Amino acid sequence: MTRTIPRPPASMEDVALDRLSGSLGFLLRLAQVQVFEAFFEDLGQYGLRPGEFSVLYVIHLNPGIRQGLLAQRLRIKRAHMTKMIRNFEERGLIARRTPDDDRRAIELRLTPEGEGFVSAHAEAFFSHDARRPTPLDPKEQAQLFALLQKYVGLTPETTP
Amino acid sequence: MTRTIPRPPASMEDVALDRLSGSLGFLLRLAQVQVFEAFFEDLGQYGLRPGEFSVLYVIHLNPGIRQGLLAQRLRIKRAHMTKMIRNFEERGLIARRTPDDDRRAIELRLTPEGEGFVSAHAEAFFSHDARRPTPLDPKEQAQLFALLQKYVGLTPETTP
DNA sequence: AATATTCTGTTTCCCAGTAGACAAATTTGC
DNA sequence: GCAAATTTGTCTACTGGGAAACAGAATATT
Repeated sequence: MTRTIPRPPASMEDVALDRLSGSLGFLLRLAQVQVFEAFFEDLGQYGLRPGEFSVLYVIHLNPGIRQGLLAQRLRIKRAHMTKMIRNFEERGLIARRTPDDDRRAIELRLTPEGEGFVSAHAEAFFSHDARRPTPLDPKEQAQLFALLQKYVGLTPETTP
Repeated sequence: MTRTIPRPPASMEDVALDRLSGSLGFLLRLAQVQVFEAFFEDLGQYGLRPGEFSVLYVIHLNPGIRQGLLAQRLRIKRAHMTKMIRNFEERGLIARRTPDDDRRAIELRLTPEGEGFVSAHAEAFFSHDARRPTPLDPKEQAQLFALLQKYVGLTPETTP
Protein backbone atom coordinates (compact mmCIF):
# COMPACT_ATOMS: atom_id res chain seq x y z
CA MET A 1 0.00 0.00 0.00
CA THR A 2 1.22 3.44 -0.94
CA ARG A 3 -0.87 5.93 0.98
CA THR A 4 -3.44 5.31 3.66
CA ILE A 5 -4.13 8.92 4.57
CA PRO A 6 -6.47 10.39 1.96
CA ARG A 7 -5.69 13.90 0.82
CA PRO A 8 -8.58 16.28 1.54
CA PRO A 9 -10.49 17.21 -1.61
CA ALA A 10 -9.26 20.43 -3.18
CA SER A 11 -12.04 21.23 -5.66
CA MET A 12 -15.74 20.62 -5.81
CA GLU A 13 -15.44 17.81 -8.30
CA ASP A 14 -13.21 15.90 -5.90
CA VAL A 15 -15.77 15.85 -3.14
CA ALA A 16 -17.18 12.35 -2.79
CA LEU A 17 -20.93 12.13 -2.29
CA ASP A 18 -21.42 8.40 -2.75
CA ARG A 19 -24.87 7.35 -1.71
CA LEU A 20 -26.00 10.91 -1.15
CA SER A 21 -26.30 11.43 -4.89
CA GLY A 22 -28.97 8.73 -4.80
CA SER A 23 -31.09 10.53 -2.22
CA LEU A 24 -34.26 12.00 -3.68
CA GLY A 25 -34.46 14.75 -1.09
CA PHE A 26 -30.89 15.79 -1.76
CA LEU A 27 -31.37 15.89 -5.51
CA LEU A 28 -34.60 17.83 -5.23
CA ARG A 29 -32.94 20.37 -2.99
CA LEU A 30 -30.03 20.86 -5.38
CA ALA A 31 -32.42 21.21 -8.29
CA GLN A 32 -34.57 23.69 -6.45
CA VAL A 33 -31.64 25.88 -5.45
CA GLN A 34 -30.49 25.85 -9.05
CA VAL A 35 -33.91 26.81 -10.41
CA PHE A 36 -34.26 29.46 -7.76
CA GLU A 37 -30.97 31.08 -8.65
CA ALA A 38 -31.78 31.04 -12.33
CA PHE A 39 -35.14 32.58 -11.60
CA PHE A 40 -33.70 35.53 -9.71
CA GLU A 41 -30.93 36.03 -12.16
CA ASP A 42 -33.55 36.28 -14.86
CA LEU A 43 -36.51 37.97 -13.18
CA GLY A 44 -35.28 39.31 -9.87
CA GLN A 45 -34.88 42.75 -11.39
CA TYR A 46 -38.66 43.11 -11.61
CA GLY A 47 -39.07 42.32 -7.92
CA LEU A 48 -40.85 39.15 -8.88
CA ARG A 49 -40.80 36.23 -6.40
CA PRO A 50 -41.93 32.78 -7.38
CA GLY A 51 -44.05 32.07 -4.29
CA GLU A 52 -45.63 35.47 -4.36
CA PHE A 53 -46.59 35.29 -7.99
CA SER A 54 -47.95 31.77 -7.59
CA VAL A 55 -50.34 32.85 -4.86
CA LEU A 56 -51.64 35.79 -6.86
CA TYR A 57 -51.95 33.70 -9.99
CA VAL A 58 -54.01 31.03 -8.23
CA ILE A 59 -56.31 33.66 -6.76
CA HIS A 60 -56.65 35.07 -10.25
CA LEU A 61 -57.68 31.65 -11.53
CA ASN A 62 -59.99 30.93 -8.61
CA PRO A 63 -61.69 34.14 -7.55
CA GLY A 64 -63.31 33.86 -4.13
CA ILE A 65 -61.03 31.04 -3.00
CA ARG A 66 -60.67 30.77 0.74
CA GLN A 67 -57.35 31.33 2.40
CA GLY A 68 -57.05 27.88 3.91
CA LEU A 69 -57.81 26.08 0.69
CA LEU A 70 -55.22 28.15 -1.10
CA ALA A 71 -52.66 27.28 1.56
CA GLN A 72 -53.54 23.60 1.32
CA ARG A 73 -53.21 23.54 -2.45
CA LEU A 74 -49.88 25.36 -2.53
CA ARG A 75 -48.61 23.58 0.59
CA ILE A 76 -48.05 26.79 2.44
CA LYS A 77 -48.79 26.78 6.16
CA ARG A 78 -51.87 28.71 7.17
CA ALA A 79 -49.94 30.89 9.59
CA HIS A 80 -47.63 31.91 6.82
CA MET A 81 -50.47 32.45 4.38
CA THR A 82 -51.98 34.94 6.81
CA LYS A 83 -48.84 37.03 6.58
CA MET A 84 -48.61 36.85 2.81
CA ILE A 85 -52.24 37.82 2.37
CA ARG A 86 -51.96 40.72 4.76
CA ASN A 87 -48.97 41.93 2.82
CA PHE A 88 -50.85 41.70 -0.48
CA GLU A 89 -53.75 43.55 1.02
CA GLU A 90 -51.50 46.34 2.25
CA ARG A 91 -50.10 46.61 -1.24
CA GLY A 92 -53.60 46.83 -2.62
CA LEU A 93 -53.31 43.67 -4.71
CA ILE A 94 -56.10 41.62 -3.17
CA ALA A 95 -59.44 42.17 -1.43
CA ARG A 96 -60.71 40.04 1.44
CA ARG A 97 -64.36 39.43 2.08
CA THR A 98 -66.18 37.36 4.69
CA PRO A 99 -69.10 35.49 3.12
CA ASP A 100 -72.45 35.62 4.93
CA ASP A 101 -72.97 31.89 5.10
CA ASP A 102 -69.71 31.21 6.97
CA ARG A 103 -68.34 34.07 8.95
CA ARG A 104 -65.12 32.25 9.81
CA ALA A 105 -64.00 32.12 6.22
CA ILE A 106 -62.33 34.76 4.11
CA GLU A 107 -62.76 34.87 0.37
CA LEU A 108 -59.94 36.26 -1.71
CA ARG A 109 -60.09 38.20 -4.93
CA LEU A 110 -57.62 40.24 -6.90
CA THR A 111 -58.18 43.96 -7.08
CA PRO A 112 -57.76 45.58 -10.48
CA GLU A 113 -54.22 46.36 -9.38
CA GLY A 114 -53.72 42.68 -8.54
CA GLU A 115 -55.03 41.64 -11.93
CA GLY A 116 -52.68 44.15 -13.45
CA PHE A 117 -49.74 42.68 -11.57
CA VAL A 118 -50.55 39.16 -12.71
CA SER A 119 -51.11 40.00 -16.34
CA ALA A 120 -48.02 42.17 -16.34
CA HIS A 121 -45.78 39.34 -15.19
CA ALA A 122 -47.47 36.12 -16.28
CA GLU A 123 -45.68 35.87 -19.57
CA ALA A 124 -42.24 36.48 -18.09
CA PHE A 125 -42.93 34.06 -15.28
CA PHE A 126 -44.18 31.17 -17.38
CA SER A 127 -41.75 31.51 -20.21
CA HIS A 128 -38.81 31.63 -17.85
CA ASP A 129 -38.26 27.86 -17.88
CA ALA A 130 -38.29 27.75 -21.64
CA ARG A 131 -35.87 30.65 -22.02
CA ARG A 132 -33.41 29.01 -19.66
CA PRO A 133 -30.89 26.63 -21.22
CA THR A 134 -30.70 23.40 -19.22
CA PRO A 135 -28.57 20.27 -19.50
CA LEU A 136 -31.71 18.39 -20.53
CA ASP A 137 -32.91 18.11 -24.08
CA PRO A 138 -36.60 18.85 -24.74
CA LYS A 139 -37.60 15.22 -24.57
CA GLU A 140 -35.87 14.69 -21.24
CA GLN A 141 -37.38 17.87 -19.93
CA ALA A 142 -40.85 16.68 -20.83
CA GLN A 143 -40.15 13.39 -19.07
CA LEU A 144 -38.98 15.20 -15.97
CA PHE A 145 -42.17 17.25 -15.90
CA ALA A 146 -44.35 14.20 -16.33
CA LEU A 147 -42.57 12.31 -13.58
CA LEU A 148 -42.68 15.18 -11.13
CA GLN A 149 -46.35 15.81 -11.86
CA LYS A 150 -47.12 12.18 -11.23
CA TYR A 151 -45.00 12.16 -8.10
CA VAL A 152 -46.83 15.07 -6.55
CA GLY A 153 -50.24 13.91 -7.69
CA LEU A 154 -50.77 16.54 -10.34
CA THR A 155 -51.19 14.25 -13.29
CA PRO A 156 -53.17 16.46 -15.67
CA GLU A 157 -56.79 15.35 -15.63
CA THR A 158 -58.03 13.93 -18.87
CA THR A 159 -61.12 16.06 -19.38
CA PRO A 160 -64.05 13.81 -18.37
CA MET B 1 -75.59 32.18 -21.00
CA THR B 2 -76.46 30.69 -17.64
CA ARG B 3 -73.91 31.82 -15.07
CA THR B 4 -71.05 34.23 -15.51
CA ILE B 5 -69.96 34.34 -11.87
CA PRO B 6 -67.79 31.31 -11.15
CA ARG B 7 -68.38 29.55 -7.84
CA PRO B 8 -65.26 29.60 -5.64
CA PRO B 9 -63.57 26.21 -5.46
CA ALA B 10 -64.70 24.14 -2.47
CA SER B 11 -62.10 21.39 -2.36
CA MET B 12 -58.47 21.09 -3.27
CA GLU B 13 -59.18 19.18 -6.45
CA ASP B 14 -61.33 22.05 -7.70
CA VAL B 15 -58.54 24.58 -7.48
CA ALA B 16 -57.36 25.45 -10.95
CA LEU B 17 -53.59 25.72 -11.39
CA ASP B 18 -53.41 25.91 -15.16
CA ARG B 19 -49.95 26.88 -16.31
CA LEU B 20 -48.54 26.71 -12.80
CA SER B 21 -48.49 22.93 -12.96
CA GLY B 22 -46.03 23.31 -15.82
CA SER B 23 -43.61 25.37 -13.78
CA LEU B 24 -40.48 23.47 -12.87
CA GLY B 25 -39.87 25.48 -9.73
CA PHE B 26 -43.40 24.88 -8.53
CA LEU B 27 -43.22 21.15 -9.13
CA LEU B 28 -39.85 20.87 -7.44
CA ARG B 29 -41.14 22.70 -4.42
CA LEU B 30 -44.20 20.48 -4.11
CA ALA B 31 -42.04 17.40 -4.47
CA GLN B 32 -39.59 18.61 -1.89
CA VAL B 33 -42.27 19.40 0.67
CA GLN B 34 -43.70 15.96 0.10
CA VAL B 35 -40.35 14.22 0.53
CA PHE B 36 -39.60 16.31 3.58
CA GLU B 37 -42.85 15.38 5.28
CA ALA B 38 -42.34 11.72 4.52
CA PHE B 39 -38.84 11.92 5.91
CA PHE B 40 -39.92 13.37 9.23
CA GLU B 41 -42.85 11.04 9.52
CA ASP B 42 -40.42 8.19 9.09
CA LEU B 43 -37.23 9.32 10.80
CA GLY B 44 -38.11 12.41 12.80
CA GLN B 45 -38.40 10.31 15.93
CA TYR B 46 -34.64 9.79 15.96
CA GLY B 47 -33.99 13.51 15.80
CA LEU B 48 -32.48 13.02 12.36
CA ARG B 49 -32.51 15.97 9.96
CA PRO B 50 -31.71 15.58 6.29
CA GLY B 51 -29.39 18.58 5.99
CA GLU B 52 -27.58 17.79 9.17
CA PHE B 53 -26.94 14.19 8.27
CA SER B 54 -25.80 15.13 4.78
CA VAL B 55 -23.12 17.44 6.12
CA LEU B 56 -21.77 14.87 8.55
CA TYR B 57 -21.89 12.16 5.91
CA VAL B 58 -19.88 14.23 3.43
CA ILE B 59 -17.28 15.03 6.08
CA HIS B 60 -17.13 11.32 6.81
CA LEU B 61 -16.46 10.63 3.14
CA ASN B 62 -13.96 13.48 2.77
CA PRO B 63 -11.95 13.80 5.96
CA GLY B 64 -10.10 17.10 6.16
CA ILE B 65 -12.45 18.88 3.79
CA ARG B 66 -12.55 22.62 4.22
CA GLN B 67 -15.66 24.38 5.33
CA GLY B 68 -16.08 26.49 2.26
CA LEU B 69 -15.72 23.63 -0.15
CA LEU B 70 -18.29 21.66 1.78
CA ALA B 71 -20.68 24.60 1.62
CA GLN B 72 -20.07 24.98 -2.11
CA ARG B 73 -20.72 21.34 -2.82
CA LEU B 74 -23.91 21.14 -0.77
CA ARG B 75 -25.03 24.60 -1.86
CA ILE B 76 -25.21 25.89 1.67
CA LYS B 77 -24.17 29.48 2.25
CA ARG B 78 -20.88 29.91 4.06
CA ALA B 79 -22.41 32.00 6.82
CA HIS B 80 -24.89 29.25 7.52
CA MET B 81 -22.25 26.56 7.37
CA THR B 82 -20.36 28.37 10.10
CA LYS B 83 -23.36 27.98 12.39
CA MET B 84 -23.91 24.33 11.55
CA ILE B 85 -20.26 23.50 12.11
CA ARG B 86 -20.14 25.31 15.43
CA ASN B 87 -23.20 23.39 16.51
CA PHE B 88 -21.62 20.09 15.54
CA GLU B 89 -18.49 21.01 17.37
CA GLU B 90 -20.42 21.85 20.52
CA ARG B 91 -22.08 18.47 20.28
CA GLY B 92 -18.69 16.83 19.96
CA LEU B 93 -19.37 15.40 16.51
CA ILE B 94 -16.63 17.11 14.54
CA ALA B 95 -13.14 18.48 15.10
CA ARG B 96 -11.77 21.59 13.42
CA ARG B 97 -8.13 22.09 12.62
CA THR B 98 -6.23 24.88 10.90
CA PRO B 99 -3.61 23.50 8.50
CA ASP B 100 -0.12 25.04 8.64
CA ASP B 101 0.10 25.86 4.96
CA ASP B 102 -3.02 28.03 4.91
CA ARG B 103 -3.99 29.53 8.19
CA ARG B 104 -7.28 30.94 6.88
CA ALA B 105 -8.69 27.51 6.21
CA ILE B 106 -10.31 25.08 8.58
CA GLU B 107 -10.18 21.36 7.98
CA LEU B 108 -13.06 19.27 9.22
CA ARG B 109 -13.03 15.73 10.53
CA LEU B 110 -15.53 13.60 12.39
CA THR B 111 -14.72 12.69 15.96
CA PRO B 112 -15.31 9.08 16.98
CA GLU B 113 -18.70 10.28 18.25
CA GLY B 114 -19.37 11.81 14.83
CA GLU B 115 -18.41 8.59 13.09
CA GLY B 116 -20.72 6.78 15.49
CA PHE B 117 -23.58 9.13 14.62
CA VAL B 118 -23.12 8.60 10.90
CA SER B 119 -22.81 4.84 11.04
CA ALA B 120 -25.75 4.65 13.43
CA HIS B 121 -28.08 6.46 11.03
CA ALA B 122 -26.70 5.86 7.56
CA GLU B 123 -28.77 2.80 6.87
CA ALA B 124 -32.02 4.37 8.03
CA PHE B 125 -31.27 7.53 6.08
CA PHE B 126 -30.42 5.91 2.78
CA SER B 127 -33.04 3.21 2.82
CA HIS B 128 -35.75 5.73 3.59
CA ASP B 129 -36.56 6.41 -0.07
CA ALA B 130 -36.84 2.75 -0.84
CA ARG B 131 -39.09 2.01 2.13
CA ARG B 132 -41.45 4.78 1.15
CA PRO B 133 -44.23 3.86 -1.27
CA THR B 134 -44.49 6.41 -4.07
CA PRO B 135 -46.84 6.86 -7.01
CA LEU B 136 -43.93 5.97 -9.29
CA ASP B 137 -43.03 2.45 -10.26
CA PRO B 138 -39.37 1.42 -9.95
CA LYS B 139 -38.61 2.18 -13.56
CA GLU B 140 -40.10 5.65 -13.37
CA GLN B 141 -38.28 6.28 -10.14
CA ALA B 142 -34.98 5.37 -11.76
CA GLN B 143 -35.75 7.73 -14.63
CA LEU B 144 -36.55 10.52 -12.22
CA PHE B 145 -33.22 10.01 -10.46
CA ALA B 146 -31.30 9.98 -13.69
CA LEU B 147 -32.97 13.14 -14.93
CA LEU B 148 -32.48 15.02 -11.70
CA GLN B 149 -28.84 13.97 -11.51
CA LYS B 150 -28.28 15.17 -15.02
CA TYR B 151 -30.13 18.39 -14.33
CA VAL B 152 -27.99 19.27 -11.33
CA GLY B 153 -24.78 18.12 -12.96
CA LEU B 154 -24.28 15.01 -10.88
CA THR B 155 -24.29 12.53 -13.69
CA PRO B 156 -22.32 9.65 -12.13
CA GLU B 157 -18.84 9.69 -13.67
CA THR B 158 -18.06 6.72 -15.80
CA THR B 159 -14.74 5.65 -14.26
CA PRO B 160 -12.12 6.94 -16.72
C1' DA C 1 -81.32 23.66 23.47
C1' DA C 2 -76.92 22.98 25.70
C1' DT C 3 -72.47 21.18 25.34
C1' DA C 4 -68.53 19.32 23.03
C1' DT C 5 -65.91 19.00 18.90
C1' DT C 6 -64.14 20.72 14.70
C1' DC C 7 -62.97 24.34 11.47
C1' DT C 8 -60.86 28.87 10.06
C1' DG C 9 -57.86 32.33 10.51
C1' DT C 10 -54.71 34.82 13.71
C1' DT C 11 -51.15 35.71 17.12
C1' DT C 12 -46.78 34.92 19.42
C1' DC C 13 -42.51 33.00 19.62
C1' DC C 14 -38.89 30.59 17.56
C1' DC C 15 -35.42 28.68 14.14
C1' DA C 16 -33.18 27.97 9.63
C1' DG C 17 -31.14 30.44 6.25
C1' DT C 18 -29.45 34.83 3.81
C1' DA C 19 -27.16 39.35 2.78
C1' DG C 20 -23.57 42.16 3.53
C1' DA C 21 -19.82 44.02 6.01
C1' DC C 22 -15.74 42.50 8.22
C1' DA C 23 -10.77 40.75 9.67
C1' DA C 24 -7.12 37.88 8.85
C1' DA C 25 -4.43 35.35 5.68
C1' DT C 26 -2.94 34.57 1.13
C1' DT C 27 -1.93 35.43 -3.73
C1' DT C 28 -0.99 38.57 -7.54
C1' DG C 29 1.08 42.45 -9.97
C1' DC C 30 4.29 45.71 -10.11
C1' DG D 1 9.61 43.40 -1.46
C1' DC D 2 5.30 45.74 -1.14
C1' DA D 3 0.67 47.39 -2.18
C1' DA D 4 -3.65 45.66 -4.20
C1' DA D 5 -6.83 42.15 -4.93
C1' DT D 6 -8.78 37.73 -3.58
C1' DT D 7 -9.92 33.99 -0.46
C1' DT D 8 -11.68 32.09 3.94
C1' DG D 9 -14.30 32.06 7.71
C1' DT D 10 -17.13 34.97 10.96
C1' DC D 11 -20.28 38.45 12.72
C1' DT D 12 -24.60 41.25 12.87
C1' DA D 13 -28.95 42.10 11.35
C1' DC D 14 -32.73 40.67 8.82
C1' DT D 15 -36.37 37.62 6.39
C1' DG D 16 -39.12 33.64 5.34
C1' DG D 17 -41.43 30.13 7.23
C1' DG D 18 -43.07 26.89 11.03
C1' DA D 19 -45.17 25.19 15.74
C1' DA D 20 -48.27 25.82 19.06
C1' DA D 21 -51.70 28.17 21.52
C1' DC D 22 -55.64 30.96 20.72
C1' DA D 23 -60.58 33.08 19.59
C1' DG D 24 -64.62 33.05 17.10
C1' DA D 25 -67.77 30.53 14.30
C1' DA D 26 -69.96 26.33 12.72
C1' DT D 27 -71.28 21.51 13.34
C1' DA D 28 -72.18 17.26 15.90
C1' DT D 29 -73.84 14.97 20.01
C1' DT D 30 -76.83 14.40 23.54
